[in-house]
Amino acid sequence: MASRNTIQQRIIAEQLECLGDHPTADEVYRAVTRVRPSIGKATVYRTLNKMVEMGDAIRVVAGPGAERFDHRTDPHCHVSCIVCGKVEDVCAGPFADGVDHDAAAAASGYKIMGHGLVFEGICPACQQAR
Amino acid sequence: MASRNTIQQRIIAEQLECLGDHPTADEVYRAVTRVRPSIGKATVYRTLNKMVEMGDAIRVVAGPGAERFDHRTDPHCHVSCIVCGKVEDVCAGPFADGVDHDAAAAASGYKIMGHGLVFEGICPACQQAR
DNA sequence: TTCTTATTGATATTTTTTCTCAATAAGGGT
DNA sequence: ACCCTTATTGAGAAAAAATATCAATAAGAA
Repeated sequence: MASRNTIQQRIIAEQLECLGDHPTADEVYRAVTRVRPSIGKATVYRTLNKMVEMGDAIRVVAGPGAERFDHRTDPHCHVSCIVCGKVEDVCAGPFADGVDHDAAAAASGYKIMGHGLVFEGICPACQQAR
Repeated sequence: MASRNTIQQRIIAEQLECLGDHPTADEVYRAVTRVRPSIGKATVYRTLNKMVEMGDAIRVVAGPGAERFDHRTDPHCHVSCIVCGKVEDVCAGPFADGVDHDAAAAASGYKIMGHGLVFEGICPACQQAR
């Protein structure tokens, strides 16, 4: 019996997906709590980590602060606002070109499994607030 | 009197540079402590953050765990070992091509100031350990 | 249904980072 | 060289983020 399907895991996956933006574990926890208040914080952290391990979610390392999670697992990159901290998707496109795993492997000796590309900038809303 | 040159700041900058690999704030703190034990942890965190703000260091967001700092401020990218967590430089090269700030700006509406590119993989040492 | 054990929830604990505030000292003015 | 102002520091408290512990629960095979 390798793993079990639990309601908790389903709710956490659902909330991660329907939050859509790139929530922190705590934000997922609060959303999950509204659906089923009995779910504990540890379960949320555990489940999110397991999802990343299983390839059902990715960890978005973008900007300082708490870690973020993304239900989208297809290759795409992110923009992070250096003012308000918001993280958004940038539709995969011309950005992915030139990111050459083979070249990186040759240069580093690493076995390259993937990469993360995060643009940093100022979001439209924060540009206005100037 | 906008800012002051203090011995603490100099020692912290020196240690960040001579550690070379991409240390966490705590690793810098421990190195700094060996040079001058009286320096407090808060000073190290404060100074590292200020250095990033001033453009004298960058924050390397790579993999989970504590934040890392890099004394190199020229554009270059990183490889992070998903097994041991080590972070290394990858000499800038063919990787930076195709990372198109204008295209990202057009797609997102953000004013793009920079980007971070982190490869994830398994380092030579961890490959052997299999 | 029963049994095994993966998973959970509550809480404690660890880890990482920031905050507070009196004491110190950098550097400009005299 | 000596004040004076105030940026910066150090020590410890506190906040924030993530993980560990462990008895109780419940998935799913038998």
